[in-house]
Amino acid sequence: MSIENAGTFPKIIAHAKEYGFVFPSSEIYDGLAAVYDYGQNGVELKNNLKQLWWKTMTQVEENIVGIDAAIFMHPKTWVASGHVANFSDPMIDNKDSNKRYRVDHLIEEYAAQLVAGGQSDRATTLIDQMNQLLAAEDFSGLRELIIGEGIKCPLAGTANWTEVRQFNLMFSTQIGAVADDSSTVYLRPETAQGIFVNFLNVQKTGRMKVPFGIAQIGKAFRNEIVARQFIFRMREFEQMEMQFFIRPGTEMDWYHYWKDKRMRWHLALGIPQAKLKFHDHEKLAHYAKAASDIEFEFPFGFKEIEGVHSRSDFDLSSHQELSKKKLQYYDNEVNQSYVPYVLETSVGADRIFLMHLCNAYTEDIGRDADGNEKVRTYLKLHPALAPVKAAIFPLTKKDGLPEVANQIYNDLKLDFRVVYEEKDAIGKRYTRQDLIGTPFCIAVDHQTLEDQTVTIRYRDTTEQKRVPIGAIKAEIGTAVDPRRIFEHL
RNA sequence: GCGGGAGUAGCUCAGUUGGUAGAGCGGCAGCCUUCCAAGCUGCAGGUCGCGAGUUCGAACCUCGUCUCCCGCUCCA
Repeated sequence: MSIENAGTFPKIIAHAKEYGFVFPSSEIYDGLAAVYDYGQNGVELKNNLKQLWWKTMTQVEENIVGIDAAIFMHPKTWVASGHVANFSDPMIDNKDSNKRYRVDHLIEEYAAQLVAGGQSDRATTLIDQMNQLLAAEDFSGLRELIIGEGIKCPLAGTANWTEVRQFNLMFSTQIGAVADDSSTVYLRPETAQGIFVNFLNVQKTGRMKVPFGIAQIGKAFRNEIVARQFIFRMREFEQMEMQFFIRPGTEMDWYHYWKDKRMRWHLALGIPQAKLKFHDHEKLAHYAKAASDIEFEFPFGFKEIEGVHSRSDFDLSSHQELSKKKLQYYDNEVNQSYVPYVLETSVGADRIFLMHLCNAYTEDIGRDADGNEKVRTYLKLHPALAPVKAAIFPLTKKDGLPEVANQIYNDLKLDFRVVYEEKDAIGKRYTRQDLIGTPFCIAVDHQTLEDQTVTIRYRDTTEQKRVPIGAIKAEIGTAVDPRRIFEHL
């Protein structure tokens, strides 16, 4: 019997820290809000996820290559991407309800009410005025507009508003040590732009033919007003993005193709179908023509782990316009030059890390010899993702068992990440491995000395099987082989 | 950012009307040689989140502050 409810999440967070997966950043100084460090086991799990994604994209897919762009980019990048205009939202607070609103959302909602009340003309005028003021960054004008229209807080029912304030979601810093001479640069709020600005470099030097993709794994930074839910929303996070460049007109085919393919990837890594779903966007971002999120059922609800977006030629055209560099592709098949359309898959490395941690965390209720209730906690991670693939134990520290176990360990460690342990009773050692998700435990006992066999104990069932020493490598190798995942894509 | 809750050993917690900190588990070392955290011995580990104030004396009272959790809010 398994325990599953919303109360699991605090346990998972505690487990993540207790067993070396995720620590609060700079904890000895009381931590830094919404920033976390990966520990000795967490980094292995995360690296396994990243390597599997990288191989899937750049090795299994024949027409996708990778890059690794810098975090700093030319400031004009963020003008072209739309982040300068769209990533800093004017906000206003109601002093009675203490609720904060995005100014544009507040006014748009009011305009919708006007339309519903038959005052469409007035609504249109209002939206026009708002857009002019937003474009001019006239914050006091926006406040006057809200007050002049008599827009009230839906909650408090009053118009007791604060000043309009700007919240910039991009982190900025200075390049150049001399203050007067320095220029402001941003820490990238998404990795995608590093791919777009390198589109021509990769296409020409790689002799890439449309359709082709560029993949990248890297850190991105967003100064979220509220960052919460453990590592689900962090200010510094890691994205795994692939931008697929395609001929205009083929975007819906590729949209469905990649939606399906990315969903299969998560399923192949052991996430149950019932815990995954698509959420198709109705309200689209400024760059998108069609967008869908893949959502996972976290203990706190279904939340986005990956986005599949049809971005049209928004990004390349925008960079082409601002940079005055022709970002086009000559397509021999149709004898014409065009700005390729883009189909994006963007997955949060930290989010799928958390997804696998949540999905793997299991508490089985059993009974001990005296009939008392006993809970066995373990992480049922996919073997390819587990931080440690196998643990090798001599049953006891005597009779030459450690020597044999060490030989096995020293041989296996050249192929897999394995650990050796001889301290404590073997049951305790099994449990320690269960808690970090090690799929196999190899026990060397007295029979090993006689017939060169060991027992393999399986994490999920705790069952044991006796196999020859020579068969261990194949057993582990098969379980962790990425081929078993790639076959399902 | 607002409201609520919580911070004492690695973890879970106790700590009396204020009198300068304890337990269990875990860890480490050893004994035992045992197949699922439960035997025995010993050891290490805490300026009680942080900073002020009151007091002869603060884990405890007052104020401030930081962090985490939950609910709102926010999330191109």
